[in-house]
Amino acid sequence: MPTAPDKRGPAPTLRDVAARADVSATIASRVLNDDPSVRVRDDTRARIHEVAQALGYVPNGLARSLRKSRSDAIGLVMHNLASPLNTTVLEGVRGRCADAGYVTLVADSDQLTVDSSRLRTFLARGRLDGVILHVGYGHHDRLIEEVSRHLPAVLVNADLTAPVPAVRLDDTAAGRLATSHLISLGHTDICFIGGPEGSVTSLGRQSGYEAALEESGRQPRIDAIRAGWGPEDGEAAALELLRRPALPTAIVVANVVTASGVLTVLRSAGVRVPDDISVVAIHDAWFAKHLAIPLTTVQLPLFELGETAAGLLLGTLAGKEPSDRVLITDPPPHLIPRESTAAPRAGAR
Amino acid sequence: MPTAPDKRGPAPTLRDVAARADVSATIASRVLNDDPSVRVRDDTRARIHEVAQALGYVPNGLARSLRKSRSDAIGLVMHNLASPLNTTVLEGVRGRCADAGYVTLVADSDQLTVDSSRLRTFLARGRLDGVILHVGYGHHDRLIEEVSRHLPAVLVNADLTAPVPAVRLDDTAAGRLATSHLISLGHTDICFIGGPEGSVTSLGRQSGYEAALEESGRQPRIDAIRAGWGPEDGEAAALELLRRPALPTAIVVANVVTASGVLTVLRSAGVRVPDDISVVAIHDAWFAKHLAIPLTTVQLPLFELGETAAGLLLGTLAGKEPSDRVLITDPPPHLIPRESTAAPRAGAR
DNA sequence: CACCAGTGAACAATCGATTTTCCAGAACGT
DNA sequence: ACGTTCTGGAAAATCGATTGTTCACTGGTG
Repeated sequence: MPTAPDKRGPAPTLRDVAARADVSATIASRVLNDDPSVRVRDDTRARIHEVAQALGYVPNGLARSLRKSRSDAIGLVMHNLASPLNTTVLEGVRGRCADAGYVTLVADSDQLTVDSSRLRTFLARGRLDGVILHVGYGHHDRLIEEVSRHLPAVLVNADLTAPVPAVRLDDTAAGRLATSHLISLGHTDICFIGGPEGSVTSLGRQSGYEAALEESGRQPRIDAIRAGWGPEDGEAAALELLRRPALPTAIVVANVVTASGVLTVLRSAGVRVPDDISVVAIHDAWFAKHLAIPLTTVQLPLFELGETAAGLLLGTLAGKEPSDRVLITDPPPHLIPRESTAAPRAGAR
Repeated sequence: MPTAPDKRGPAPTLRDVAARADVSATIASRVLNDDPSVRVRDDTRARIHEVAQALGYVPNGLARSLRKSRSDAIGLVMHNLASPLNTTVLEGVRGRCADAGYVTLVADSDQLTVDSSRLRTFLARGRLDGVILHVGYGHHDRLIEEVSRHLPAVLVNADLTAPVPAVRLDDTAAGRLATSHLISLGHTDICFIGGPEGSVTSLGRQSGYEAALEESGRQPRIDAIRAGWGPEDGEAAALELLRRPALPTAIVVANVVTASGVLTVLRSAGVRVPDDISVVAIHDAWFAKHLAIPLTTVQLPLFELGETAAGLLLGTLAGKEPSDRVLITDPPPHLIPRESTAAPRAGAR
């Protein structure tokens, strides 16, 4: 193992390597980058590699990027990193980018929205080749516009009014699958607990819910509550439900995190799941089986969502003409039955 | 609102601004950076700002960083981003860095370990001013060494043998608090379910557990099981416990995620918590109250852990001499009582 | 002997901003 | 009239790597 160069003191540059190997920087650069268009003697080539190794030479990414005007870095603007659902998307993005030799810079959409100087720092030209925006619902139009004005961008699960390529999950199919699972168990009185107002993903899931009900044909009642994406939103929605004179026999919750809150409130109210009421949620996550009751879920390909978004962006950077919208249908939504769903009790109303 | 410059076509450079404002690049740079050491007429100054605004000038971060040889970016190498505990640390790091005008680059420790070319890309000189390493337990010595050879680094919750400044939580105090909570409820037969072998955080929590038992003086039995950090590790540990002829009356679990699995297995085995057995876990998280039973936890300042690590690194970058180790004692570990702990049943053995 | 091709490598421009050094003209004092 | 001090600003070097162009040899040919 070669002696480690001291951390203090300037790091060796290409010129240092060139000087020690007694060649020009040109040759050193070309040899170290395996430029096929250059002819060098084998011993020269070997000497250069040796010196680079001995000196512990690492090329300066800044200088290289500046010259080539590409940084091999993409930005990921994400809202609510605390949600495991979102980190799954992040992993997908990161995986694909890493495979392509790109590094990923993560920023928080709220911080960026609040403080425009941070947006500046983040966007500082040259640092990023492109951006993936996963900013949740609403109020981020200016951010999207600002970013996409400067850089190639791809939207994830966001509003489609923006003139920016977007990638989405098949929310409608997910909503439909969750609902038809309940219908096939015999439920007809099914409530939908959605996400926040204006969320396109929630609306998509709700339209799947409605479609499934309509297709079932048994005079179903459409019954949707608007909530939010957090566990406390689920708690609030469940409390609202409990204030009604009669409960539905089943609930579709648009999000597994929200559903956590729903289950906990039902438990403390003495409502038994699935005996008194069935619950199914959209999205799977590690904690679904550890909740108040192991929760039946519809798994959506979040990792692939991230991968696809990254792939789209990388394709654009490589010069391909991007499709405007991509709907991820493979793999399709997948039902994971656990203990929170069952047939309605005979005689339940 | 000024017309947006087209995304296509080269972005304006400082020279473009200077030319349009009829000054030299020197002056343009100084004016736009508010350099106090330069004297310019007010109208010149105004003109430069106007032109920059009109052109939508954004300085090139690469060029600037290259010249100043600092990138205002720090790297965060993190293992298991899927854990909400770790994303909390991440948020702390990011918050502190953003306040100081730094952006954060996130990488996955496993990927970096597996593929050294990715390590190269990540470290590419100049791109990063420093690195925070939150790599979990074991097997990352080479990574730590490699990184810290090139850049100022700070370790989070990691092994202390490395000659690198490190920040840790007060694991001992947390283990002690969890255990003495159980002792004060009247438990004497308390089992400890730890993390993976070689994890310093787990060892710290265990030593707190042992200390509390010893201090209680009532001839306690020390009884530790080694598990891991995942929910499935908790499941395995609980199954092991169930194979015993007799259960302890209480369990301290070193991690709330692991505890999720423990609770779920106990539930499906028909063991009632807290009637038959009490469970307390270290670390709080949003899902703790939504588990099979709302879980009593010991909250540790994870966000502050991230902030402190970032602060230490930023201090080093600012030229301060770093302390070797920092133990975070403020805020101290905090018990959050929920429903999973109670006094042992009279007559329980 | 002059010419040409091929080999192996160096020169110099460039990416875009920062920064050290330097300078022309105006104002001022004696 | 002459040196001095401000004012306002420009020239050029620099950060480190990449890359299109050019150049000095050597050996073989006509």
